[in-house]
Amino acid sequence: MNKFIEGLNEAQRAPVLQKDGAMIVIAGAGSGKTRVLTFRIAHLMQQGVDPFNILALTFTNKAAREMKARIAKIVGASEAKNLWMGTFHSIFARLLRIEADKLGYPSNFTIYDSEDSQRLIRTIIKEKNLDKDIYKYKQVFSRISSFKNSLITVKAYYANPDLQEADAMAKRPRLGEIYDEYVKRCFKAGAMDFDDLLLKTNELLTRFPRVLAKYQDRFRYILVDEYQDTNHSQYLIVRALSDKFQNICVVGDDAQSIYAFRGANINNILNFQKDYEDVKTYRLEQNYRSTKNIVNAANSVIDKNKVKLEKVVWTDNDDGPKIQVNRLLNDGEEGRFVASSIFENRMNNHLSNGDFAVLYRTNAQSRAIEDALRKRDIPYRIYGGTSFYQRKEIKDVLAYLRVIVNPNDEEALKRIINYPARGIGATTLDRLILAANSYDKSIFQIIEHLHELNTGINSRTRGKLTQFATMIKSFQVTAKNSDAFVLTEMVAKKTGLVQELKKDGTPEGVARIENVEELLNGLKDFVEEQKELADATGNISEFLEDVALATDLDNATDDENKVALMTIHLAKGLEFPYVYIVGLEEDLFPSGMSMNTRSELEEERRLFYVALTRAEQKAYLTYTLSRYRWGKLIDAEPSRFIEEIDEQYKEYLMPPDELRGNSFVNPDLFGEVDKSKLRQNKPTPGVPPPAHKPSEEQLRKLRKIRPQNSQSTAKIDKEVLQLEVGAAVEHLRFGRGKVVGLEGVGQDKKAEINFENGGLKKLLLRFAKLKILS
DNA sequence: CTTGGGGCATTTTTT
DNA sequence: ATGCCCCAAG
Repeated sequence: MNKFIEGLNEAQRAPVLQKDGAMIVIAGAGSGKTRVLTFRIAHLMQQGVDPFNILALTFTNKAAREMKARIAKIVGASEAKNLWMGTFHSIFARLLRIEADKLGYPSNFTIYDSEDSQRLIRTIIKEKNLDKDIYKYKQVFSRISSFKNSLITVKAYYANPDLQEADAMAKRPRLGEIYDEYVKRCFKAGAMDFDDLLLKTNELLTRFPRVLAKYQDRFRYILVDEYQDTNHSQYLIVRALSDKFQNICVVGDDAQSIYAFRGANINNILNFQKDYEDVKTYRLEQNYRSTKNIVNAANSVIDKNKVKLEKVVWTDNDDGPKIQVNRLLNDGEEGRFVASSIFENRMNNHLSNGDFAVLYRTNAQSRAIEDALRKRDIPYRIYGGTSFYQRKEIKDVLAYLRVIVNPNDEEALKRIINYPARGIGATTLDRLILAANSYDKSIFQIIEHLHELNTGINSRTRGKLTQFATMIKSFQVTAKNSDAFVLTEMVAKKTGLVQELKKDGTPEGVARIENVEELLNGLKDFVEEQKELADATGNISEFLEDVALATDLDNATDDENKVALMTIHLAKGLEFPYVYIVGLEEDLFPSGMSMNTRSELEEERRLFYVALTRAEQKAYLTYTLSRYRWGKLIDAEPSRFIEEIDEQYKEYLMPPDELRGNSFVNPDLFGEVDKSKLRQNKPTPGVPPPAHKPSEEQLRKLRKIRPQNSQSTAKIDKEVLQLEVGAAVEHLRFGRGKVVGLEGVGQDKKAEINFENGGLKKLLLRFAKLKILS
């Protein structure tokens, strides 16, 4: 038997060794499901399964990347690179590009993000002269999105009186019309929204049996991670593709299903046994991640849910400290408490910033935490929120690129046609859209044929429009002849975009310019990376696709060693030694929007379960007495979830003495209530007294069970950055080579390397995974 | 056609 | 507190 398989426990080994058939792995939090997946794939390949025949669907691109890297270590990089592994969205975007023509789409179709979709819906509502207070574009969008996720096309919508009635009841009888127009406009623009990537895949597989057969044959072994968070559309794709060989392995944890709001259907996992013949069920119940206190506390909470699969998560790890509940005056104090606590823990326990995470229910909560950390000079990184690629200035640059790739992209065109201002105002745009609608052409096509059409646009403006089109066309020529970086640099200069930002002069304006520069840096990296790939073209549409489907998390570098701030949703799948869960207040967590039905509340509880189980060593919960929300200070009540933790696993802690009298602690606050809670919290017989600080021995043990991920690579990175001219190195793809030159500093440091068979290459050290030989 | 100011709604989570 | 939309003036 292979060495790597020996390292697995019995429960983990079984699904790795079962080669064929349908199986479900119900994997408790921290039970090593990623290992099972990676080893299963590696093992399949070692048994002679062609990587080409394996499809693995993960929840984030980052997870896919990491898994692929681990597989590469076992079976070799050249083999691993043929695996199809990624998120549903990115995998099927790739597949759709190949098959796009069958659906009448160009292969370079644009991917609309939610902002694009919402803007389009807004314009449609406006065009139809509907009351925007009744037809709220966000609500319309989410309704359309949920239709698509359930495979309800416009036709299906009109065939279903119930749906129409529901919309009529909501005073939106014309919703179907908006849906219809939205779909048509996307098609005309050569654009797919996020939901289309799944919906159109389904359409493709249903309408074209030969295409289905091709991919069924191709993907003989299918693995799906985080199966509990798949929606109906994803479910159908998986079913269709796996139907022929039925070699399907799904992994998930019903207790961690937290995406119902975007259409995830928990029944997919609950009913899996019924969907395939002879399904083997495996359970991973031993948790390797967290202390007993954390595992038990989480169990005691999730126990309150009715809908769940039978499963008992347990651990052999130490008890660890109890979960500490802290009450603060307001959100400002909460932030200061978290910052101080991190500071103390870091000092006392020899931890680094990267060992801490602060998790919250809503993105808006990050502000207070951020302020406090900044004041204490604690480095942090916020994940999610308005991510880099969603910033206005970035989206503007990207919009130019999108128009260059696909001039029919209506949303991108509207963004830039008059930015920077070039005398093409709202009136002109309205006329263009009107003409586009009546001639059934895209706006760009109208501009190209202005002189033949009657648009009512005066000749002066027509000239400006033609000038604009000429500029775009010249960029298209550049795009053909140069790489994405060169093109973007030219766009930034020639359009006057950068000048526009420079005019501004405010600190925000300066930051925007810096962001554009960062985008250019990113592009340079991208181009460099692409050059490493033999088959890649380094072209701009690949970059745009990456950008459209990348999440903030995907771009995170592991080695930056900062306190992580993120929503609990984003934290799924991650782990940290110390975790602070803040804002545990009724109406906030559980969210006021999710307390109407039992199932919504259960999802909130699962979310809390996910939050708790991120912690390896210690979890802190905080709540406040009042908090700023929508500009007003409002009273808050402690969350029910705090109470739901079994008493023996938590403590209501007074702030340590040395923190008393600090501005953030009002001693009066820790009065009667807390004492009474402390009384309730007497140690139960048989339960060891709480350890407030883990002993060195405990810490050592706890550290030992952590998967060693970032450490080794971080180390390599540092070594690589200290490369000197003349050093012998080895590259994954190019083989051995010698460093002949160096340039740049820090993150941008590059090495010129003469490879024995690859020739002379310039590589960004940060990206090129070099092994140093001498 | 552009700019600027005032009024108004807005906060749940995301590929 | 912030960001978006609309309207009026230049």
